[in-house]
Amino acid sequence: MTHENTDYVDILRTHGYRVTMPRMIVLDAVCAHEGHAAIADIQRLVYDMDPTIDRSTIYRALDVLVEVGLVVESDLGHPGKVYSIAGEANHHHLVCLQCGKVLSIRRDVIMGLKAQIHEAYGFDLQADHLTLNGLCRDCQSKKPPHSL
Amino acid sequence: MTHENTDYVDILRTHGYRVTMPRMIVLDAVCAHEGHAAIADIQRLVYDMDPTIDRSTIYRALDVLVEVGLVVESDLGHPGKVYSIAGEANHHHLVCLQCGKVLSIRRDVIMGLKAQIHEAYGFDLQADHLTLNGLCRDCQSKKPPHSL
DNA sequence: CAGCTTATTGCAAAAAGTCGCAATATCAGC
DNA sequence: GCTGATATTGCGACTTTTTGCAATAAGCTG
Repeated sequence: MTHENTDYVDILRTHGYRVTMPRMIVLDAVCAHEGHAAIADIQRLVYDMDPTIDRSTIYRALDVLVEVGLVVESDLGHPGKVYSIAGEANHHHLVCLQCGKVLSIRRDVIMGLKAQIHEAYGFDLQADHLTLNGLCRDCQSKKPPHSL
Repeated sequence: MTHENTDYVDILRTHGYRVTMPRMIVLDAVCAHEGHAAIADIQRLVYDMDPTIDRSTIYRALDVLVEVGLVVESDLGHPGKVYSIAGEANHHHLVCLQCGKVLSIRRDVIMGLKAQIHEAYGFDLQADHLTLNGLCRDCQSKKPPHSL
């Protein structure tokens, strides 16, 4: 996935951040990885492009990229977080608490909720990339329904 | 001590877990702490009750308590997760990404979403305690480019 | 495009979280 | 109540993530 069409330079600047080599390389790494990239994936890709970039710099770059909305961070349950490009992140995740399976659902599924919350609380839900937990179809049938 | 709620013994057993001292003490610690308890809070409270309980045991106990639904885990943005008692968690959280404010919303707000997801994907959404991010009313109007 | 201001980096060290394993404690069955 | 099977603990070692700080580089100004 490329991000050539995105004005990530402007996005960083308007948020008051500087455009630096490490940040662009980290962004490239997230782009280069299909689907969800774990930290280990990103670190490896970044290292291939520039071995001098430090681990801590990668963490900090990811934080910045997430904050400005270029990258999306998800906690899928298992240790460590995963990252994906915000552009292709117009979907949300259903993570099964039992088997760990990850389903992707269409973005508009939560649009009703977003509107509802905004009306009732004046809160503008960030609807980019949510992670919702529960039980997938298979695990529901395996484990008899115990009140959750 | 929350002897008022004797359900936790049954709940643990029904899920195939044993009822142990460390787990009860960790549960007590989460109970004892008003609102959201950070790991550091829990560790301190647990230590006060029993200094021999290990760090790793606390982490593992929290995992179990979260899995059986007695305790609720939230990622509020800043490093580390926070925990709260599920009993008081007939609500969900809206966390402002800008100012960190935490709003509680009523549980039934997401019931429509739950039904919708179940119909479309057969996924049983765990609707106990969601943490949703976004911008609160104040920060929407302010929207300063860069700060925390 | 040189100089200035300040955000950002790399490093090193600390803190937070995870994991394997022997010892221990829970609980079912007697 | 004992006893045995086994889930759980505490420990230590390990990996992952965060943080403070001096050196560096980005981006403004003229």
